[in-house]
Amino acid sequence: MSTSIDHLAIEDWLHTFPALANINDAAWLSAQQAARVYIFPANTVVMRPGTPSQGVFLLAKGSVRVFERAANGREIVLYRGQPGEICILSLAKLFNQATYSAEVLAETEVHYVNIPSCDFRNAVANSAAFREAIFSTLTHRLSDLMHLVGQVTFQDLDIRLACLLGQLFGVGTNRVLSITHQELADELGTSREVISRLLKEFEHMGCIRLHRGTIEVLSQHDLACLSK
Amino acid sequence: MSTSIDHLAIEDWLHTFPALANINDAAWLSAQQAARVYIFPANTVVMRPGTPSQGVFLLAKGSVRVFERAANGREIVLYRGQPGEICILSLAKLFNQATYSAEVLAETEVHYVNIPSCDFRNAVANSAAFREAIFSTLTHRLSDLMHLVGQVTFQDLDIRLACLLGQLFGVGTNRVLSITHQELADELGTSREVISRLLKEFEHMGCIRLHRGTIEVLSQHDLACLSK
DNA sequence: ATTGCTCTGTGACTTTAGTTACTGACTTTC
DNA sequence: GAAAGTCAGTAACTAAAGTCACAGAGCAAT
Repeated sequence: MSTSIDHLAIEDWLHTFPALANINDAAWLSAQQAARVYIFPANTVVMRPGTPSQGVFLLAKGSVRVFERAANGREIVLYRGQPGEICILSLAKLFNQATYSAEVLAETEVHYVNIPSCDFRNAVANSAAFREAIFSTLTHRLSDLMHLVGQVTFQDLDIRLACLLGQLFGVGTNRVLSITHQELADELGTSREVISRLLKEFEHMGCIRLHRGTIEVLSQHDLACLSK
Repeated sequence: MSTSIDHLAIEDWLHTFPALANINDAAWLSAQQAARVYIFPANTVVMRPGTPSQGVFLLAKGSVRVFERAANGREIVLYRGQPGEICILSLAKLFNQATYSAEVLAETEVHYVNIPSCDFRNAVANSAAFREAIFSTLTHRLSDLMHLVGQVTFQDLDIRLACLLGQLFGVGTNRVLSITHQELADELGTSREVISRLLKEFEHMGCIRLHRGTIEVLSQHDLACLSK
């Protein structure tokens, strides 16, 4: 397990968690002492069903991908964790002996702050802002997941792919997206060949142009139409 | 909307929520005054994406089915709400303006206790037990949903159906299950014909025997083998 | 330039699931 | 007991997705 631990750095991770910065009670300050920053290099497994861990993890830096993996190696992304969020899987572990089945992978270098369970409980009890933040993340994930179930069950792959491309092009306002077909497949829970086929169709329709390792939008508009 | 409101009855709904019974602060007692019990007859819609509602709903009695519905009418069950649980959709509404896409249907007559938002926040702040209960429900739903995404994406329908039957037979130790093919289809997000076909296969294999409106297990064991 | 690796393209085929279009059996209601 | 409604069975077909088995293109290192 490639988990490098940084004993010193309590550094400035508080910045990412505005809710925590304002708490002044003694318990929370001592929690800061107890907190440790764990650093994971890009592309390492942060957590998987068997991982023994205590406490709650706060994501201070980087981005993680949370996904389900099938026996045959296929994957589907459940959601992505962003800086300032708690790891809801560590919460699940804390509040019920829940055996989740997902894996967490660091997509970039990732800094996780680990708060011991008791200190976490204390913070939740004493900081309204912290509580709100936690509930907000939890409920957000919840509605996202419910929606995802609907999509996976009822929506054809071409539509789901078009939506995904729409999103990906949306964020950066880039015209060129750096991603492989395999990565798209792992996002949607299908296989590379299927994605290649669908992308080819989109290319023939004039929405995109395919290159090695990248996809170029030609008609943002046509892609959006597809998504419906 | 068939929502009958019961103004009087604060009755004994507290029984279902042990966490709440022990709170003695004034704010919570006044919340009890503010709380109202809503009664929904069996088979009525409790909540759907557009439903305007405030506060948090606690399920005191009965059982609800939460599901996604596709444009063509097909449905898939996300989870079932049981007495003693909060409605996580009302939480989602409270903590982010989240636009969930699920519907909630009363499967039996249902008693919902509505707690105004501020009183709910107060209870979460002041009762550790209540907090634990809420987090437990939330995280439980979360890991269930993650698992569901995996199942829907990667597991063939025959396996999913066998699992479902296994569960349903498991609960009551009944040898006979009272359910229609359509209901099974709505549970798994597929169509009636497909379920009929698969059940027929199971029957030929000697696992079950089919009757009108019921299914009888012949070999619990064979069914379990299928599930793997 | 040769070798090897990663990524994409594609045809052919299989499997799974969804749809259509009925039939008939069983129930409930009048 | 006739009519209407619900539930199940089933064949034939379509469509969507997954799998297999390659070929070849682009890129990087030696």
